[in-house]
Amino acid sequence: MAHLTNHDIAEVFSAIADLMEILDEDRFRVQAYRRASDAIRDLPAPLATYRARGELEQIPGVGKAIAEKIGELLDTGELQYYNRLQERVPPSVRALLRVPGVGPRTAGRLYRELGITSLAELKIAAESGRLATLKGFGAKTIEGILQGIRAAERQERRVLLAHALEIAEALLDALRGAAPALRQATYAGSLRRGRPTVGDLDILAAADDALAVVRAFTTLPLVARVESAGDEKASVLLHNGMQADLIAVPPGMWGSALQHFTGSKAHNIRFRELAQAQGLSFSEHGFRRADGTLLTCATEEEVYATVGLPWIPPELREDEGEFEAARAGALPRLVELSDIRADLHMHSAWSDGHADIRTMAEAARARGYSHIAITDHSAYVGLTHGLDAERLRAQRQEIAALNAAYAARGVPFRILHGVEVDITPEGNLALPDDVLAELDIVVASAHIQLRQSPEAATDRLIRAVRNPHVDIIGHPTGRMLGSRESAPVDIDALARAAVEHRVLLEINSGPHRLDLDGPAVRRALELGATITINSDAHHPDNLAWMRLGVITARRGWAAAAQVANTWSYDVFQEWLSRR
DNA sequence: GCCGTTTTCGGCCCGACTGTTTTCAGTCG
Repeated sequence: MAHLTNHDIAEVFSAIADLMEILDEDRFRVQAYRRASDAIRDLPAPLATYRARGELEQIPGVGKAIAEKIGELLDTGELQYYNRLQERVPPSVRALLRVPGVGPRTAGRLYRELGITSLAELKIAAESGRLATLKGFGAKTIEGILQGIRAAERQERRVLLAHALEIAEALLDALRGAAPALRQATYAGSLRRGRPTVGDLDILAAADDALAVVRAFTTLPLVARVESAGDEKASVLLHNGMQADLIAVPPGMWGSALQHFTGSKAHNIRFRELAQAQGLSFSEHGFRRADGTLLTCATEEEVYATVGLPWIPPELREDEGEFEAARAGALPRLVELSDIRADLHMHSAWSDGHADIRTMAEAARARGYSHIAITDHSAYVGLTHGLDAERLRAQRQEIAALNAAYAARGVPFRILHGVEVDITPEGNLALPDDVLAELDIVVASAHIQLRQSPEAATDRLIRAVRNPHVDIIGHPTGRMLGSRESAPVDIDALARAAVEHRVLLEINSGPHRLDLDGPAVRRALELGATITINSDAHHPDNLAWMRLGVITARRGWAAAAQVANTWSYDVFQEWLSRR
């Protein structure tokens, strides 16, 4: 029996929530399954590990009943409770929920009253007039459903964080140009929380005349279709296929609206419960007191202060311990892009990069860095232009000359000579130790045969950690967003080995990688590991990817001191020399 | 089904927008 991944198990609980909702079961039980599903999806380690340690019920949202169900799924690959639900509603009915405008009540009626179990059947029913026989289904509803089916069939894809940031910033620029009354505007939602992929864009605007901003938004040239528009909210489809939602509020409500619109849903529910405990009802408009009066907040700081908490950075707002930390005064001072002084993983034209070393170095200097490491690929199967011992020595001379020129001009900038050496499937390195010993810094990464068992994938990296010349493990899990799952690396074991051997774990900032991810970073830091955030740039422009890595580190609760490339050159040199 | 700075039982976030309605349910975020 193939073992179930966290993702598989999260899917089961998500399906249970959908089916229960279609069956009109208790909405709080539905919410409980949904919350557990989300929590499981974000875990840094396999559920089997949590169970082995007896820690399943410490996962927020997982209690006795769901812990037992996780155990059953891990042991048998099945869940009797889920099987029984499927006898009452075919799981394919869930597909109807993907149609915008069709929720659980509608899906349930479509199934019970017309026997519809798929998008194709729904389309036929809508076109044939059969849908119109249902009470409450007028012409507009049916047209909406037909449009919704087309949207669902366009297999809505999540967009990479980097791409979403670009689109959001373009949208904000356009809105600023079109709405002169606009006082303030920003993106919110999962984009502001820095999730690695983003489903839709949430835009918040402040203006005295909110309606004028809504009108300007819905008539932007970027907008292909208006889904809905009211006095203060609008939802549109952009020409590029992304959905964008706008909330426009008076400037005095900016804080509450931004908090509301940033989410996450779980964070907001928890926050509103805290407000309730103090007799306050919180919404995007502010705090409603028991006597009906409204307390508005122009800043998020005021929003959190009202319930006695410090401001919580958006990247932490997942209801995964941030409230407890905030109450205890234990929120970390998160690393910021301006803390970054170095980039320790990048390529030049010596291997597969697109620029020479000097160009990369000058681009790094322009970003204000004090040092970089040039880490071209080692020669290894499947990699073109990888460097062998001889070419590495030639490269060393070029770097020495560049450093000498900087020193002669009194420029406080250094280039470290490194390599990105391949880790073979067995955990050996693709260059001999005596060659690695000549380098200033060694990044070790796995590139091929990433589909291994959890034991093999973990052992492979730990063997590399134990090599005394290895300083950094590059993109540890090898994931490629949208195309390749993370290798099943045991983060705890890797982090413990990294701590013991004083090896840095990388957050690779490549838009498709963001590897390690936030939850893994958080776990590694808890175990005492130190990380490094690197661009893996192959072009000077790619150095800007650092921003994405910093966001990912923040999602992992990283403080600047825990990130080795925030250290000065001297401190880092000292660290290297003590290894 | 989960959970506890009032609770181990009795709660569980909140409001805008839409369509088809004469007063509101469903959906969405």
